[in-house]
Amino acid sequence: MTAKTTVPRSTTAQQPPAPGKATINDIARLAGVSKKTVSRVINDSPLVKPDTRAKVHALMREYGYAPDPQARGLAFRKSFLVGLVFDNPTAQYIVNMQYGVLDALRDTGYELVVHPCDSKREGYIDGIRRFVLQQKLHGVILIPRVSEDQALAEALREIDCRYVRIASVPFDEAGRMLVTQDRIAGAEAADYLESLGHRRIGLITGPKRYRSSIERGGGFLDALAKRGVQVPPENVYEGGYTFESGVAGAEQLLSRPDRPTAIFACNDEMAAGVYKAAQRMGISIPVELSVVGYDDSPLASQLWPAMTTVRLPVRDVGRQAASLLLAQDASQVAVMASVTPHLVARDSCLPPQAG
Amino acid sequence: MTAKTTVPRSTTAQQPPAPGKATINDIARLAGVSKKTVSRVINDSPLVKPDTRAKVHALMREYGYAPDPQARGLAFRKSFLVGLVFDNPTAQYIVNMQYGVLDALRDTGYELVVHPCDSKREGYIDGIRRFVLQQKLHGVILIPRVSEDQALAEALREIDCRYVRIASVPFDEAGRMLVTQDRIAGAEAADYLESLGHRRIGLITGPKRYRSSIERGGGFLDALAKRGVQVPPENVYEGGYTFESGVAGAEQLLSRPDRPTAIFACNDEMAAGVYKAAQRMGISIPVELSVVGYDDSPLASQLWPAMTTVRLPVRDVGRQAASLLLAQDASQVAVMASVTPHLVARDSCLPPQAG
DNA sequence: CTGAAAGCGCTTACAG
DNA sequence: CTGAAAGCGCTTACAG
Repeated sequence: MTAKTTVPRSTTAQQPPAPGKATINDIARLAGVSKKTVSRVINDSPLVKPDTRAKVHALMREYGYAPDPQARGLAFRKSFLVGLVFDNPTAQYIVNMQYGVLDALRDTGYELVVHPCDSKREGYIDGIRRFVLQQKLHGVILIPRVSEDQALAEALREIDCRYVRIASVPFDEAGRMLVTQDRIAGAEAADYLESLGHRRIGLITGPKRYRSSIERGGGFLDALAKRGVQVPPENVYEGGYTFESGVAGAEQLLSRPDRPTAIFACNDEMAAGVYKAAQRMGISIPVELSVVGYDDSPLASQLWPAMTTVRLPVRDVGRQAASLLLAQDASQVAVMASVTPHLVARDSCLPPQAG
Repeated sequence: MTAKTTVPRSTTAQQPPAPGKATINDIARLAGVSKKTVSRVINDSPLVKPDTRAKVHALMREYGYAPDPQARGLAFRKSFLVGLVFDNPTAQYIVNMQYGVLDALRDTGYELVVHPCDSKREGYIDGIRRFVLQQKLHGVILIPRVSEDQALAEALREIDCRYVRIASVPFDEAGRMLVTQDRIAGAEAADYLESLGHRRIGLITGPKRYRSSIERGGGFLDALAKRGVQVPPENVYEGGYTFESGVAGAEQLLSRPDRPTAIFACNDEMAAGVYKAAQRMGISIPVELSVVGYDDSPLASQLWPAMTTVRLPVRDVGRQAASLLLAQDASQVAVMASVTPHLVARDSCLPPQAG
């Protein structure tokens, strides 16, 4: 028996809704229209008289009303969640991608759900399918390497799930693809080293099963060939995109009598391995050896000398991918979206020493 | 007029539900029980006869039924989403944390929604409040530095939002806190360097507004003092947790005539800066200078020589934080959960040179 | 341009 | 231990 007055749960004398707690019914009642009309305003239907729309909008703002995504989702039979599916890229890549996607999702009512997976595991596609189906995802964004898996894309199409694939080759139709021009970037690295005067050049690629590796390395070799520089097979080492494989590759390339005066590693981790091997062998970077990496990871600028590398604006990529995904209902995209990475010249390259 | 037969939408002759498309009604009908009973099975109510439960479970498995989180959420007035709120830690930290949280969420029906924010921006708490309220989040996990903000925690309590704070000091009650013992780890670094024989020791801290910085640096200095080693103020440099501030700090510490024989930097980025400064100044690590970092970032093992650093098992932390969050309804946690980081000795420390 | 009815797939509150 | 009714906050399908 306290003095506290309790408000009856269901009263017909309508109270103003608590801030952030208003429902479509509150707004409808306050506006003197049906909830269907409010629904029309929410969904930007043209079938609303401007006056009515304005009044409803004002009320929505006043009460801080935002439609409940769960209720909306239930009625729409889809959620307002976008999934980010990735296998195992670098932390920096994942995080930048997330920031970019969130940039595009901000104030759209969509949220980002993260879903790492292991594409080497049997049945990983089933896991993704369950995730999509159960959460009734609006769509998913696929990052390399899962983006390169045609079976996964097919499975998603089968269950009618929107998706955008980020990959270095147009594996899919426009509107569902965001191409990163790794081949062009590889060529840029080649042009840079050749124009510095390097002729004996080494290449440390990633694993062949990564399309990015093929594009980066292939673009590099092709561009060199175009400039008349041949890279003999013994100057090409297939690494595993890991630091250790970079060390191993560099040790092999640099222990040959006619050792290269420049090395292009297809990611920064391996390039860092080149640094380590060079230091161990007493080979000075950049005087005796030029090094170019790929990714512009934080590492690149924190090594000494700061590393020349290739930068993909990952956050932009994420932003564009999310925009593509949200636009899929509205428009039939005709042109293939693409982003080209560029060389960031720092201190790890110099013309080769005379002699 | 094609030959294609269309199935009437609402037929009374019930069809078996498509895989992954069954609803509670399908399961109820097939089991010959009410949907309320199926609901009880879903929610592990004890008020179900074992036989009934078994039959329902069998059917759920057979049809790959999983309750719709949106419908459940709408009825429960809360979603099955957990938010991860962070300001600006390193990419590796964020990603490991996400992996850990997802480990704990796997097969629970909960999903992870990421929410970066800028704690320096006016009204950032409002943004988080809106996020929580609109998505009706099950709860949020707060990472340093947002986890250190009492106003944010208060705002969350006000709107009745579950949360777990990860921080280096018990800012909150048990069950809502996961303490990382940065102070103890700082002491471990001190003990290690002192036991190697170092007496002139430098310290590069993070910004004072980070509690982690205070704990790491404070723990380090206290432990040294306990062993009789005083660190004069001119051997302490306040950095900004950035590479550049590490370079600047090391340049200052190392240009003094009685320069330190060892430096502890409160994160790896700054420690990498120490490497760079040392190389520039021609001071050899570890022979002339020992370096200890903090974080065990990928960088640490990819520098040369490989860096001795302090490792917090971030993935475990994420896992534990998520478990705490999910357990908040069930149990009143009595003991404060905590995790202690440990020193990872590599190649960047040696006893000081004679003389 | 607007609205009343039914429904999305679950749960709560109540009754038995 | 089980179920029929009403409701969560939205939308679709239909009618006007």
